[in-house]
Amino acid sequence: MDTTDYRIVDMLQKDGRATQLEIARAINLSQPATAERIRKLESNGVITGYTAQVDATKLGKDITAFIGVTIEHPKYFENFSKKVLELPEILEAHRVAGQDSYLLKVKTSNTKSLDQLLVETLRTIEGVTRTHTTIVLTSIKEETHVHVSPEHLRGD
Amino acid sequence: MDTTDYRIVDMLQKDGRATQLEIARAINLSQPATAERIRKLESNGVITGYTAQVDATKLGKDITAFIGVTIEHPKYFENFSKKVLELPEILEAHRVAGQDSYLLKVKTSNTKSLDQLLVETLRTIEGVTRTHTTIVLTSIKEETHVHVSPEHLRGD
DNA sequence: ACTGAAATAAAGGGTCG
DNA sequence: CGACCCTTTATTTCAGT
Repeated sequence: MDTTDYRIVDMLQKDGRATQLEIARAINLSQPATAERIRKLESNGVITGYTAQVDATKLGKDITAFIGVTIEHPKYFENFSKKVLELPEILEAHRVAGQDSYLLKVKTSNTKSLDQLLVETLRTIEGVTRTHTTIVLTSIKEETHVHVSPEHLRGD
Repeated sequence: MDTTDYRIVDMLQKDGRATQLEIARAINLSQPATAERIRKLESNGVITGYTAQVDATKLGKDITAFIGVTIEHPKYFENFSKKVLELPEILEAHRVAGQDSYLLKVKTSNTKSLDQLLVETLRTIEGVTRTHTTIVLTSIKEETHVHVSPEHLRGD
């Protein structure tokens, strides 16, 4: 991971379909050298994949919410994780420090489907004693672009 | 937005670098017809961009945290939004219903840089009276793939 | 559906620690 | 010797008629 690698990662986060030639020109390298670096970043697990960003509301997902989940005992954690991985409406699930055991980020079609997720699914998972839901009113910013520090981009 | 469009969106979310030909074959369409549909999905704002997914820890971002921010009066909201957009460590910022005014998702290099963001930056923004930080211990799941309902994928 | 242009992948060779 | 980069070429993919 040198400066050149950081610049490639930065560019590919901004445009996941940037061509090798475009990137090559920006970093003063040949196209094959660039292709080889991208290949290594992928196999090293620095770049884990590529995805299209979509407007969730245009796909009928009008509700975004964060759900804090309290689980009464750590012995239920593993089973909870397994269940959560199977639920496509749950985009993120984090084990957190503090009062709640888990914090989930979900996108659902409407308040009804959110309610169903809460009472018919989450609350029925073994060990779950409490859920605390925070509804998103508007999103100011919602990106995944991991910031690359300026010192990593300096020089060439 | 018909079934074919939903299938294209689904595929491009799974692989943002899928070629037009790959997609065309999967949905039984010609490559030019597929290209035209993708172009429309982009111009309609259904697909808003493409991005490489990266492993944040491999870029030196070891801390993920959620920060609830309380702002004493709505008149400070606009200025707060503006400031938040300028801070690259803040990946998400949502106006939420409930006790807090905003919920932020941040990724920082370490606890020190998180502390700096909290006390030197966020707490100094006009109107901010309280921040409540939840540190992520491990992430079970962290994706952006908006789920496309099975009824939208049915048929062909 | 076909074609020219563009992008990617592959092969061969050179330089520097 | 290994890591890195270069140019050239073959194949695949894309864009426009």
